[in-house]
Amino acid sequence: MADKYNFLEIEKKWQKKWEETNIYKVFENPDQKKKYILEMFPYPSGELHMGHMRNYSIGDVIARFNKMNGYNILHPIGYDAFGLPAENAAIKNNVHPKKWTYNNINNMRVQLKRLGISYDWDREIVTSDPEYYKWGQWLFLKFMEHDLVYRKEAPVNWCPACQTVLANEQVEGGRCWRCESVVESKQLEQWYFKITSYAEDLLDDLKMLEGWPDRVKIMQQNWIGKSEGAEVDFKLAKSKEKITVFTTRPDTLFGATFFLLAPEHPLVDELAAGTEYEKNIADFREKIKTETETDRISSEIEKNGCFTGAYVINPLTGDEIPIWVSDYVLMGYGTGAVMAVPAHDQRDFEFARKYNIPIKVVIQPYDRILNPDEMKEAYIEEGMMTNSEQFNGIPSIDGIRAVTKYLEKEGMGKLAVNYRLRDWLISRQRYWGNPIPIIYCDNCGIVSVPEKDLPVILPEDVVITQKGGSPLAESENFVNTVCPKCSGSARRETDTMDTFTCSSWYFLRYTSPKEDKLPFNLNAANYWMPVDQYIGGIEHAVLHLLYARFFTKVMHDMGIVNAKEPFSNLLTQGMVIKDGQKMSKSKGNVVDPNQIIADYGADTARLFILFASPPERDLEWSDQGVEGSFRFLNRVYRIIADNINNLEGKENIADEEDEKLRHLTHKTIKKVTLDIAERFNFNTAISAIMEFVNALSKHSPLDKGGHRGVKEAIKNLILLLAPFAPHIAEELWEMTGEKESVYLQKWPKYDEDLAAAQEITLVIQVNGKVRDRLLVSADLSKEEMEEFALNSERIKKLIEEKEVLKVVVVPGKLVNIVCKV
RNA sequence: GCCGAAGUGGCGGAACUGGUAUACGCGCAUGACUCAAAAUCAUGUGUUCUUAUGGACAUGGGGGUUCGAUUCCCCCCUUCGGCACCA
Repeated sequence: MADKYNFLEIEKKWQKKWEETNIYKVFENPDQKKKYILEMFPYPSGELHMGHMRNYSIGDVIARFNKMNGYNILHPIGYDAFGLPAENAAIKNNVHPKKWTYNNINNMRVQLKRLGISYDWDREIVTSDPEYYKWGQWLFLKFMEHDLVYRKEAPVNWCPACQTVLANEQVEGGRCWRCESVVESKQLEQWYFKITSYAEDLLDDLKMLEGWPDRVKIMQQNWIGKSEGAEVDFKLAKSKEKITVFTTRPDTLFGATFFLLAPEHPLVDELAAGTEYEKNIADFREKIKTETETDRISSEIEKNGCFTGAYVINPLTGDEIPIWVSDYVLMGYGTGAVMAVPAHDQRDFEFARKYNIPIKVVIQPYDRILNPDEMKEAYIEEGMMTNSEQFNGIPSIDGIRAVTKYLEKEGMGKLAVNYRLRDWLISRQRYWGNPIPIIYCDNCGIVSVPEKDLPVILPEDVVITQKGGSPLAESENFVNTVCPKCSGSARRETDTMDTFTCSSWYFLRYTSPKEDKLPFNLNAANYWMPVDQYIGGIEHAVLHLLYARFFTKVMHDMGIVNAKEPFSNLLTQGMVIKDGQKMSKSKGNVVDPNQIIADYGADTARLFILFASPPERDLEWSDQGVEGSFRFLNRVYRIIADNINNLEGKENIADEEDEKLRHLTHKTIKKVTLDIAERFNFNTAISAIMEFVNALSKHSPLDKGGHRGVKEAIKNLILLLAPFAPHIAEELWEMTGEKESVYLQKWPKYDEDLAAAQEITLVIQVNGKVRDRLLVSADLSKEEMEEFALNSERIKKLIEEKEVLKVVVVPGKLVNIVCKV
């Protein structure tokens, strides 16, 4: 026979067969229990990379395993097709973004099919198809009806390279998530989704997500950043107006010796007007405006400020305290105004020291006395309230509630909650995205595009340049329109939506991708949702995964989806690395999946990826490891091909050797089943199959023929291998005389009695150190085990001079003899 | 600074609720087959002492609990990830 199994021919043959027989096509079936297995869909960059391959290999094992276990499986694929790279490619290579994108999709589809993943290809979706993005626009309008969309002018994150604004989640450490340019601040009027209305739900429902890694939940929790405290009103000294602040420490209110406003705060100019500080303030604000986010971060330690000349009254002490403007107060959080308590807040402390503002201690620790003049840093711990009139002597932790209550009674404040989460800025000044369905009319103002006019088609006659501004604004045909209300001439919105809006509901579209009355068919969605297993990279912990949860909650409240959460279980796969580093073109350590598939076949590539490391961990690529996986598949092929005639044992021998074989078979089924189902430890599942194959080729009575357990061993070996290496499994299954696809078979059941070991290695320890091992029957009683241990020649010799204090017996495992030393 | 994850042979990694540390794979060594090579098969492979039998030491470091700790507790070190003036 040939040296190597013919993976090229086999994989082509089965991929063709799967396609012809539509084997992966799926329908809703209310009588069957379902599972929705989903991998994060790819951006069609044109080339499949190892991260994709790992993602889809993991998903396919889970999908196939569950299919064989009797579930109706939805396992779809599509493309997250809008996005900036298409425009960059357009500029660089002078191709239209649409052409570039769809070419890439065609390319990737071919590559994906070569992997042999069990996708229902009829459900493929492309987010840049009008049939899809129409419903994104529809959802935008529905969000608007539900008061979840608004337009406002505010300082926003601007990426100078991408020439567009970014949402907060899309800025990582002051840099653009996509191109890593330093993000600038700009004052612009933009569209927002009111994700903050859902802050509490998004936080609270994390509790429901038991199947999510804690890591991701904690990241989301931190991102939402809930803090509880109070809102306190401060009256201006010279007018009746008041400014409200948010604080988590109302117990320190008596210690507020100054007051701060964010530089962008609308009251700043007004307060300083006419005072000698007017010019200073104006200069200061101008300076801040030109500073980028990173400038502000880099000057982190040094806090700068400027006195406004105005005062507010501390509501509890009645003191007039000065209002300053400082760069460490953020307009976007709370009210943009802060009461400053230098004795008990480190930032306020530093600021007070720098500008010689009085420090007043109002919380004293229990073990020492603080003296404001000697303090080196703020005291932020708990303590006892002092200098606080009627609250003196109250522990600070109770003071929070007591002061808040008092403020409420006096009408000067109330309990309040604040979130770090900001509203989601969804406008993008880019071409290749979903047009925002809005029209501006001089008479009627902002007008929604009526539902019947959807979709607003993304025009193709647009020239992409790098000069900035929304490219759509250049298209006269697009921009000029008539107002749906008054029929007067009007202009279209020329910004497109953040592409993360497209990926926030695609999992719903898969449930009925051809639906044309609604974004998805409600029955289909309610049958399939939620996604039972979602698989993807950790990098989306607070991007996509937060947005998708938000969309699902909104749609739930709109009454079109039952699910409150989109993904019940989440598996975050690790990166594929080489030579200890992330694969990247610039480092030149990229391994091309296509090349691996061409050289060894998809089965080998998949097997290696799944075997080399558990899914959550990073995977170190190894060319030699791939060879090893290839060798293994060849061994399997050979061992089965060589024994194909011995499957039907005429003599049906049931001797001791046969018993051993059956034990091995059932033990392996058990191990593989549990490793896949309970732990996603595909690496150990595969190693169990390898051990099984090693044992088969070594000790088994395979080649003699006639044994009862041979057929059972071979058939089960193929079934166990099927989720990992489906092509070779199909081929071998057919070779054993089967007519029906291995994909449609039942996952093997194991017999507990057969899987249990008949014999065990009894470990004998003396004072916790292994001194002997005996092969004994597995069902020995504790007494018998102890007897065996004490009668071992070697043990006898070791303990003869010593006094035995105690004998510990662990049934089925070991005996530990404790001696006096 | 705060939060989180992880440190096991030459390498990727096993060890389920405390019970044989290093399964499986890679690499390496030796042998078989071969004119030779590749492929394949067999055997060995933590470190160290010892002729061998056997012993000692090993899961980042140091303590502790326990008959027994990679696993539980405390302290420290290193690496990686997230957040970073959020009042």
